[in-house]
Amino acid sequence: MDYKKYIAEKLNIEGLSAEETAAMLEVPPQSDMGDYALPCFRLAKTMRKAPPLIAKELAAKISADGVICEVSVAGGYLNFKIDRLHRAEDTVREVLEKGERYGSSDLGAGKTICIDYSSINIAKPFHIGHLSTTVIGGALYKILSFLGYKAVGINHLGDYGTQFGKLIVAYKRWGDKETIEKGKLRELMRIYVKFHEEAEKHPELEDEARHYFKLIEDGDKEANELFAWFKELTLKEVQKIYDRLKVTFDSYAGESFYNDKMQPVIDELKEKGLLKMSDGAAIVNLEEYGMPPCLILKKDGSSLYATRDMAAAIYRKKTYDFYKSLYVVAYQQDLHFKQFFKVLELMGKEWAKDLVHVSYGMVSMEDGAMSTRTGKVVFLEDVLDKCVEKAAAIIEEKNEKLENKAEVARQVGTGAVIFGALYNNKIKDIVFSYDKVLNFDGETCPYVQYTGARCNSVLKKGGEIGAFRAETLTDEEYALVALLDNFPNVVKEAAEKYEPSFVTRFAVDLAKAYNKFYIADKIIGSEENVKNFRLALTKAVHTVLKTAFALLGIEIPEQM
RNA sequence: GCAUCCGUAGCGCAAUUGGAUAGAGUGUCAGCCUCCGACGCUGAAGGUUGUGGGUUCGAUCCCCGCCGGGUGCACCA
Repeated sequence: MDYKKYIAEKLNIEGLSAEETAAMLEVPPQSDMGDYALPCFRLAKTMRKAPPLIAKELAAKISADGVICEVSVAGGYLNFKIDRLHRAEDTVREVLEKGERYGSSDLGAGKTICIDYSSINIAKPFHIGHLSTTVIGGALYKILSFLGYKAVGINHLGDYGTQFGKLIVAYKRWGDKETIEKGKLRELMRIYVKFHEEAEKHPELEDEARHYFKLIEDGDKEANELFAWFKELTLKEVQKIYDRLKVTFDSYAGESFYNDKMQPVIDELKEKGLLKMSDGAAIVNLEEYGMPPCLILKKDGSSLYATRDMAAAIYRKKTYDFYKSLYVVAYQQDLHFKQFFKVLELMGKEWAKDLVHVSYGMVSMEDGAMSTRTGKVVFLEDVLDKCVEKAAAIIEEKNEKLENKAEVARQVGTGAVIFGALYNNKIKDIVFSYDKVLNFDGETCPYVQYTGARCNSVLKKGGEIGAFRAETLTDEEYALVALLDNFPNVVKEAAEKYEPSFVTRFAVDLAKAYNKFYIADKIIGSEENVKNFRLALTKAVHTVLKTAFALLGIEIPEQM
């Protein structure tokens, strides 16, 4: 139940709606102060009274009922204690009733949100640099869907550019069909790297590459067949990774898709007098807004990144009529997004305000940046495999009699990789190291999974959950109740801030609280009513842990 | 140089959009399995929130300066 709203309605503060009052309520830092608090300092200005006096007057308006059991004034704070038994029963019942839908809502009903994420390049390996965008986007997709939005997942493929000319040259010189079918993206990368090495010594290779790229554009049969083959090969390979990460897409419209959709944008820019010539290139001047100019056309008349992104934004608005359109792209491109958002605004697209760059930190390696050109990359596939291997080794050591060992190792190992990318605020940089992802100690994915398995074990041993009433509550039990009650808010905030880590942190907090409870309070073997309540609580925790992790794309094994 | 982001315990991080005594983890040290799963739990130690000002009843959070670091800034995406 929404206690904030309940309190707000009771308070009925003059000049404030119940929603506004509810938004002012917060949870005190120590639980003995109360369950909710209203800081009265902000009211002091409009009410022209000292905060403690306001608190005192408001307190007089509220009398204890079956829900609020105590109201107290502490300085400028008005503290509320909720009837814990009421909250416990109410919350646990609600979770059990709603099951895996607990925390969901229809908040976004009728609204579409486009999410551009992962956006891999054709013929290039899926490396750890793609991990963040893929799992952040994937989690946002699930979180927004959970809240009733219609999410549209878009994989804006990098399927256009001279690199494909390079690849054809490389293939003709050093590649062969059989080896590539076998070695897949790694083999394509090998010949791509070789191209760059050779081009150092023989610059004429670059011209040849440009020539082949032109052939692709001109519709040359052989060049396009090769290109289509590269594309097919890539998508097939990459799909395996997406399946492992539980990430899905609704559209794969990439760069090449917008080739014929840029000219109207350029025409419109001209028409609106926004396009200026500068050093032979066509630009939109953004000096007025404190930004360098946005490049629209090169000297040779060909289009650029920003042009394509504008065409894509316009296409998406037309096709999906989005409420918001998100771009899950690393912060290196902050300026680029600011620029083309601004240009669209200048074009009079009022919906430009609904475009959001969901910026996140970059992944680097301990010895510097990654580069496909030099072949200095860590394949995501290898990371996943190594983590699964490590998980298998730990299972062998700690629980060798476990059934489905391989399946559990897959769940634990894969989860650890996703968890690692979604644990911290997304803006934080990540320095990749195998030691860190393979470290399973402390507040980690296996900790939460272990807790889930522990719940499952208790439930199995405890048998059927009979009728219960919350008659007494330990601090540990109440801490769990408060967390469970707050889960819907956590999901909402994660969606508002586009921050999946809120959900990850919540799962860890809930697991921690359950383990404390488990050690402190006996479940099976307690008096019947207490046992039933604690089993119900366990079931609720298990359910919410699974839901939270499912929103991130992580599974919780039944046993581990 | 200009713009922008970041700086919190030895380390990597959190902090309810400006709120009450800044929190967990890891590492170190000391404990807990004849009792529902020890991949668990308890305790100790660890802080001038980079720094100097300002705004405010109140600042880790907002503003200004400085220091340190990341990223971006014209025909790549």
